[in-house]
Amino acid sequence: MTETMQTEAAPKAHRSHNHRACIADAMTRAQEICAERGVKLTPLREQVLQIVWRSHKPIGAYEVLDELSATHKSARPPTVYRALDFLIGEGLIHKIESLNAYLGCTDAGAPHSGQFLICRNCGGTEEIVDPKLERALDAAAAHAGFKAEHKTVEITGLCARCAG
Amino acid sequence: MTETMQTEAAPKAHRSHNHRACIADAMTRAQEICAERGVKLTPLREQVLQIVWRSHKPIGAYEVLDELSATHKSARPPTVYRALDFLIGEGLIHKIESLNAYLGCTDAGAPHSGQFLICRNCGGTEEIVDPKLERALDAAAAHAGFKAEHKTVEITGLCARCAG
DNA sequence: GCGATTTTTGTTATAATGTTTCACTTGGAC
DNA sequence: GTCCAAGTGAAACATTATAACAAAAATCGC
Repeated sequence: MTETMQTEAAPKAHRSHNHRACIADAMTRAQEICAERGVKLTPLREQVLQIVWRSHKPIGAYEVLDELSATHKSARPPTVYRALDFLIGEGLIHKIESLNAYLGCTDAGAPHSGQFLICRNCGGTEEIVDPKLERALDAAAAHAGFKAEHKTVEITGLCARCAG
Repeated sequence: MTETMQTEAAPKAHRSHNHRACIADAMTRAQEICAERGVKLTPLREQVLQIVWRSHKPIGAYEVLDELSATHKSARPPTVYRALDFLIGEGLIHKIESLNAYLGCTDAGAPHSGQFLICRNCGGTEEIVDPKLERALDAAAAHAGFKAEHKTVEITGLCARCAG
């Protein structure tokens, strides 16, 4: 087989890409980042990261657990949450707060709060990096004398494909 | 008594205000809005709205339930969630996604997605209205051909009081 | 008023998401 | 080797949210 099937609707692929290569790149990048930082991307954490990336759209912790259980009988909720927490801490995945779900970070390495466009129809979620938006967020916080630490930006609606 | 005590840390009161008057205003405003729209702010919904406002910081659904139960023996989770859903639908409260909690809307009447500054130390949460930020959000979505319907903006960090 | 209809609320049960706690293992630092 | 810290195993539990159906109450056409 040349390409695994998606369990649900096909990924959005705004910029069409090879899904498998996309995952492989993310995994390699994650290994590099962790090596540089001297933190351990253990087999368990790596497997969780891969499950998140395979989904290619926000995936719930218990869904991760289901997949992990297939090869890892001892997996329990804390197993998954610990791995997710580690990956979030290293900026390798993001939590989508409005979905209680997790998504591979497309810009790992530079720690940042992500900005997301979430399609309510197909579930496709795109991480965007918009410096103007970033500045507007910082300015808004600064204006209130607020010291920003984490910025949650999640725009829900219809993606170009689903709206068109 | 002239002023009820807070159960936890005192509210932030960036712009110091009379807490009681603040609630009363919100309640009156809510009644006006619902009357104009021909929707029913039933006693139950009104009581839930008041509980949310009394908290004056994001309050969880089950905390609302606890307070509601004091005067409303038959209250159950669905009782609270239905009322919260109604209030959100009418733009009278917001859900803070990153806290799974609810907060009275300071700009009720004009349906909008709120923007929030959430202090991780005192829990105080301020709703801000920043047109420049709003425009940046719209522009970011438009740039991706995305039809935005709801925008979640939650900035976590330290408020001026707690940082200073 | 009166019956039909819709909306709201009551009630029970359950699903989905996330945490606490303690024990065990493993891999280096010394 | 021993100690220590980080990681994982395992059981129980806490929190947040929804489903499904019944009863009551408000609304509407007449």
